[in-house]
Amino acid sequence: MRTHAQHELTKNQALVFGSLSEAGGPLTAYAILDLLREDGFRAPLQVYRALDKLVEFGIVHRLESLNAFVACSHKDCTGHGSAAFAICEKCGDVREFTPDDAVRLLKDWTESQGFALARTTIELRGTCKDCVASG
Amino acid sequence: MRTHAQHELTKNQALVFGSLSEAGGPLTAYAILDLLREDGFRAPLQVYRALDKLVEFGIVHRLESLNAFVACSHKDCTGHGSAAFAICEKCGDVREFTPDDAVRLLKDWTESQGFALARTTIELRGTCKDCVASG
DNA sequence: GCATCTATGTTATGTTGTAACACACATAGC
DNA sequence: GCTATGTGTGTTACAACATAACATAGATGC
Ligand SMILES: [Zn+2]
Ligand SMILES: [Zn+2]
Ligand SMILES: [Zn+2]
Ligand SMILES: [Zn+2]
Repeated sequence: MRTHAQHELTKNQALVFGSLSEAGGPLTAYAILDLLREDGFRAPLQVYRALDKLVEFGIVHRLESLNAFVACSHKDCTGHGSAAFAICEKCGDVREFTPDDAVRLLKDWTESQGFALARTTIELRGTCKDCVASG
Repeated sequence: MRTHAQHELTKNQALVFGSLSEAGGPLTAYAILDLLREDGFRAPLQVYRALDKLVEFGIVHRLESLNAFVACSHKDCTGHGSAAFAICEKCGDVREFTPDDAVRLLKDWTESQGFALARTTIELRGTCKDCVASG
């Protein structure tokens, strides 16, 4: 079974996390299900339940604007603060980064309003360097 | 027919925009459909096609993390730059704001990567002032 | 043993979003 | 007038995303 620095993953969690890690990019829950049919997966809930936990652990991120999931780009990630994603609309490439300064400003605004910030979704759409260059 | 400073809305667009404006908060496409059945709407596409245009005009925003849509909070909005949303998980209240400074920092990062930023999704989850106060 | 908690398996269903095709209407060019 | 073109609309069917409800299995603690 695949292990993790902070969390001992269950069998299904390890299979789902392995699929996402190997893919190296975002996958929908149903794409993961298809990849894992040979491992005995039969129903979407098997994927969603594992994803829920992996997202809770912080080692998988959900991309709201794609209805997809991606393994954290940090090696041996044990969970971290607010992440952001630059998503290329030409090639589908996704780059994760951690815009602490921008998040600080957003949090300043929420605090000025008495809003207790729990988590952020920051997804940037556009065209990546390679796709800009090629056309 | 409802008019708009920049766009003369079609009948369906006006009906959908009217529903969102009157609601004063986010609605899903199917919730809008139900509201407009008495006006003759029968199928989701009638809503989605109108929403596509309204979002394109910039007078309706899509909330990716809710799969919902909300009328721009600006009076007589004619479209504007990157918006952000603070979404209360207790009461569902949504507050729109325009975090130009944070967006500037995000854009700086994308430019440093050669990424051509087209648009942003910034959605903050947490608890609003009223809900914090009430427990 | 027994209660309890978590993980899992399975069926069915609910929710969100599109494809494909047809028709109505306006406008521009001939 | 009458075509061509573009856009808005109506309708059926379907695809894609996500969860409810119930059953089973294994581990832990008493
Ligand atoms: Zn990460
Ligand atoms: Zn690209
Ligand atoms: Zn707005
Ligand atoms: Zn609230």
